[in-house]
Amino acid sequence: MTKDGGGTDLIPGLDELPPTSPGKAEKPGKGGKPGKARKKGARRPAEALPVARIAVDMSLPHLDRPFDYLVPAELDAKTVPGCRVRVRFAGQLVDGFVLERVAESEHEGKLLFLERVTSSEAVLTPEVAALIREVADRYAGTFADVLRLAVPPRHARVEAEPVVASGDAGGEPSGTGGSGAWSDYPAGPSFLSALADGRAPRAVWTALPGLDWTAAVAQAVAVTHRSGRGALVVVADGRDVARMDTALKAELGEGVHVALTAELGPAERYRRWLAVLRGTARAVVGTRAAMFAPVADLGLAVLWDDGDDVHAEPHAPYPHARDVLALRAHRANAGALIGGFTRTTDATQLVESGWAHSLTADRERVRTAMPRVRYVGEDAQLARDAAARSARLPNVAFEAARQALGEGPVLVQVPRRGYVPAIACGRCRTPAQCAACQGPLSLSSSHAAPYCRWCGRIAGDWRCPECGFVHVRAVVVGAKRTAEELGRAFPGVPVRTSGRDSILERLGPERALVVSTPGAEPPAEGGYSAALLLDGWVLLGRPDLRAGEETLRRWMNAASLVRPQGPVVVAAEGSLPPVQALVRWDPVTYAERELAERKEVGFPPAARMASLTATPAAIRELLADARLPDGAEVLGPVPVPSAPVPGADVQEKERALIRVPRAAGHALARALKEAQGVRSARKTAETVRVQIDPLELI
DNA sequence: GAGGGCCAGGTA
DNA sequence: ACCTGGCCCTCG
Repeated sequence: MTKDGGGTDLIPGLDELPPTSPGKAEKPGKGGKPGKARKKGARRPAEALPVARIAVDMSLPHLDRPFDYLVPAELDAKTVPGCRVRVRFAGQLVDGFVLERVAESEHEGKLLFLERVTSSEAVLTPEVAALIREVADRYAGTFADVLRLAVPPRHARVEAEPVVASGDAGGEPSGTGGSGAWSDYPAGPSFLSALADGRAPRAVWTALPGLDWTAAVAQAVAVTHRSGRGALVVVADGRDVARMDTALKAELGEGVHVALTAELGPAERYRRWLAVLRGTARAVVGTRAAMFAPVADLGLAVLWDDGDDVHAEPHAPYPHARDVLALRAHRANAGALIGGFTRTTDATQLVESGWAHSLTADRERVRTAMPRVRYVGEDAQLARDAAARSARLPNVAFEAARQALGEGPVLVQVPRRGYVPAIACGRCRTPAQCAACQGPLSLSSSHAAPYCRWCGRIAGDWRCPECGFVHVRAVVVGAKRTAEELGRAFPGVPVRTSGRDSILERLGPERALVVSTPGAEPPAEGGYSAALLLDGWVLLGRPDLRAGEETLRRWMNAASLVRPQGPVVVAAEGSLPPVQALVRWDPVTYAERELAERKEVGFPPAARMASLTATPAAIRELLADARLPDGAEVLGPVPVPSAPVPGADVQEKERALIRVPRAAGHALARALKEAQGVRSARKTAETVRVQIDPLELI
């Protein structure tokens, strides 16, 4: 139902765009001004469809609409929809993309000829163009900004290469073709058969721990492929791409799919991207940027570990892969699979709204696959062993590791350091929150009273809601447990480390101690014999709305690498909901409760939020210009803890938050985009960074 | 963002 | 009569 009918509907919402200036007086195009004699002699337009609608590469909000140009007869054949062109715009040569060719323009004035066709490769497909427009609108951004994320820069030499018959003419797929990995989930087989029948099932999938999720995803892709449709898999990092790539090779054989990652370099990346565009590759696995890959006839979009913050694009307008893939699946009438070992509140929102089904295993099946989790509070007995004591290992953890080391590798997860300073109750470590808006409290100096990072309210009379204590403590991560410290506690055991800079890829089954920061855990052959999740309170104490679900996600991702029934020890208070969820291995109930709480206090994803970052004056101006939807609530602005950028302007920035009910999200984005347009039309206006549903609400 | 028109006010 | 700066609008 969402197939584009072509024609003028190509870009939905286009006609709804409001005039760019408030006091507009629609002046009909004047034929006056005798056009300067064109030096290019007598150019004449193409006979058929002489007008090209161009998406000009200009990211100014008030110019965010197509512009019509005449196609000169000599460029008629080269000017195909989706191709790159150069046009003269406001006197200068700029890049653009042909959205479509039409018979006549609605523009009253005179049209310029387009200057030249950069390449006839139709790199902007109608599906992706429509997706870009939708994403831009959703995030109060411009078509040009999203387009830059979606279409890679041209690499002329690669484009000219003869099309290789991709791959080695197909190694035989070794995949089973049965429901295999999906039979563990009651709804699994029907999900697969829906894909096989060419339908568009949408599921939020909580994967069983200890199993190979890549095999399951590959199977879903293979089934989709056999239904004659393409598939797109987005994962968090290059390691997951490599694993997924291997699994897809096993299911599909060679030459059916490609892997897209940033590390490939421009040439190879463009080569593979072209293979997708040209339909040589029917399936794609990649990191975030692959979410826009022009997969032909999309039948399935997959996002793995949707809670990982790398899925949020760091470039304007900051779209999130979950949103983009959901929009995309919806538009293309394709299936969607949002999976992970845990469950985000955002995915839960998709289930509760009825957009997706929940795809989980039965409790009995979960019990056989999950590890045995124990918790130790911070006041737990430290190990009697002196070395373990110096590493501040609780005795329970020390003993569990000592025993498990006899059977294989043991994983030790330690938090990364360098989190934003925040404060928590000095006794029970409950994060200190603002009484007015539930935002996180912070200290600007050691003497000042705590203030709210969201609404700026001074909390001079803070009192812990949990235990009544009146003193706060700084929650600073000093806990860099070094491998040496642990090495001393376990003499004779090889200690390996895996972290951001040096990630360990894989691990054999032999005994070893693996110290890893969250997200860098290497899978061990046959699974870890145990895992220790240290300093849980540091993760839980982060001044972040998502601290709970994020901590649970990191724990579960690590604990999933442990053999079934293997011991896991988590260093955190057992009364805390995320700890309970881990012990019971029930991320779904946790996420449902969390979402219910967010509804009560009006936070994402139950509400929509926008953040405005700029100087106080610019924020004030934007807010004055914006016609915010009913029910919009402005929090702040408050000073932003500025990361000092050397050489940059030292202008103090502030941030305001706007929250609206979910239903008003679109109206909010629109109002902000419009206000940005008003500002950008006035030259002097300093820019305001607008972010819809920012991940970080600190 | 760049270029241009328009107006006000100052300068020669 | 002419120049300058600020303001605002268009840009196909």
